[in-house]
Amino acid sequence: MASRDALRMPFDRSLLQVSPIEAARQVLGCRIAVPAEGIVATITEVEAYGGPADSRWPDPAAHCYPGLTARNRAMFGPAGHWYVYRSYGIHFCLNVTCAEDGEGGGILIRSVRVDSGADAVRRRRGEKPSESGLGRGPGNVGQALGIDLSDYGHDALDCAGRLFLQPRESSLPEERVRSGPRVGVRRAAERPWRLWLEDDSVSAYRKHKSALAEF
DNA sequence: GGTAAGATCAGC
DNA sequence: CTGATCTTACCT
Repeated sequence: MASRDALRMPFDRSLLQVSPIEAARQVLGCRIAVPAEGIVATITEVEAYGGPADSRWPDPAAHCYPGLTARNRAMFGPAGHWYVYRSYGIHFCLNVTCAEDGEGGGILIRSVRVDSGADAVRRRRGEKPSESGLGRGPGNVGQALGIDLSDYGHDALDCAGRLFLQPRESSLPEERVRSGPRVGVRRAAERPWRLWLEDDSVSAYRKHKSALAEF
């Protein structure tokens, strides 16, 4: 009898060669596996980020907005790779790249539900967080999955990688999908490019201290 | 070369 | 509300 894993297909890269908001929908509800640590986590909250002013999806809030730089180069490469950045000098945040090769775009993984490997996650997160809080918030996702810059740019669809994206085993539960403004961004603050699964534990919405309306 | 803000979080 | 902590972007 074939195991579940043997039957599982790799994630189809073409699903991510689309606009950030469409790619965000493809990634929501999928799983991230870290096989060496026995960790499997379901993605419960994401945010879409676009590209420079002259791109198909101009996004003043995105790291891609200034154009290609050393930091954001992964997001200008092919879809389905990890883009990792250091946030506030402290946290490592995880994104999946999207759009066509040469275009800037990414999906920030804001929250995950830890399905297995909670013991491994707690070695980094400690005993304080509740079970539902283990992967709530982008900084905590990074710590839960042990993300750092050594993951930068790696193929997120490679099942032999340290961590990789798995396709959903069933279709996205549309009735549970919610959307709203992205958290903590100053520019394009009204754009509803944050998606999450209702009834799962996700991060709290926080308006940027001086959020600007889009114009 | 200096500096302020930032796709955050935990602890008062 | 604030401090932690450091990279990036932008100014002189």
